[in-house]
Amino acid sequence: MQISKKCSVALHCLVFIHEYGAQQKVTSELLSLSTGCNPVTIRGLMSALKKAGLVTIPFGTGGAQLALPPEQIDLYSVCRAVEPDALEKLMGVHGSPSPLCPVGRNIRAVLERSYEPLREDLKASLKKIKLRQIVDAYHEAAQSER
Amino acid sequence: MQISKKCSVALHCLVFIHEYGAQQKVTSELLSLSTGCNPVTIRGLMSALKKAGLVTIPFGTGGAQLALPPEQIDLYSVCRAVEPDALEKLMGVHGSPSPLCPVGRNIRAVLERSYEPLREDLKASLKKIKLRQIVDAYHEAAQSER
DNA sequence: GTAAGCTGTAATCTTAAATCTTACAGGATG
DNA sequence: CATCCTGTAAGATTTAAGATTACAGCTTAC
Repeated sequence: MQISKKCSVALHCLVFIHEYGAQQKVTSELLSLSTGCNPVTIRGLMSALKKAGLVTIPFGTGGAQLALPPEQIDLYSVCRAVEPDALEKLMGVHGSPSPLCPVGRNIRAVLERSYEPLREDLKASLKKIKLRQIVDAYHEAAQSER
Repeated sequence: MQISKKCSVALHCLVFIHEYGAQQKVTSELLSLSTGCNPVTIRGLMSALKKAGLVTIPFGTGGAQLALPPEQIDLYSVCRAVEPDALEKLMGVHGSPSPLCPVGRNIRAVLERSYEPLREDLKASLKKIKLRQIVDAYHEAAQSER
């Protein structure tokens, strides 16, 4: 379980782009060096963010930019972009309960229904957190580094 | 990503115990048949629930019972019992960002801090859901089965 | 008092999921 | 037209989760 590291890597990339996108061409190669992930993995993530309208990436020439100001990018958009079914998979349900048992026959539907509020609440929590806050927290951390 | 299936299997067991615990001796063997999981896996889960004070299991003789009424058992207790660090792992952070990059050096701490509200919110959501509701939902589902 | 039926737990094997790697087609730029 | 990108697919690799096997310890029934 876990909303995978993809989301964290994507945020890393977005912060990086916010910080350096104006000064230099941010390529998948560069992001791979900063994140420690494979360039192909990065390209996959960035491609997803592009499709979701969060970044712009000129095809052919490269160099990613934020498509929206950081106060308009929230964690929910990022998660959904890079991992569309993260919320659905939040609480896993075991796959092979016995159809011979009354509990086994019904447990899946019962649990799915019971978990629904969790998904809704988490979705709301994710929407509340903006890239702005993360960038600000980064500035603070980078500041106190000296 | 994902709060694992353990939690779902544990809930399955708790519902089963609630329904049948009074009538028959609920053993790991029986629960394994209903859930489709291995008896050893079940014993591990039940042992964790026992340590958390959610069920009682006479050692030697067997036969699990709920230690609390279903309105006093919430999802948070169950999750924490069977998977103590589920909340910590909710949002994974990538492990090897470059220490040579300012973003890479700070991203871990920044993200951990930014994710904190998510964990708190989810914890609150989990606490709101009681075994009572799940048992009720089960009764409803089992009813309409006929 | 001993045989049968449980639990608790460790060690190993298996299986499934995530990630990396390699490879290549296609657009843009100088 | 050579170079530097992105976008994807296919296969290999790594890692985490579960299953399996095995066995010691407690309890009750006979």
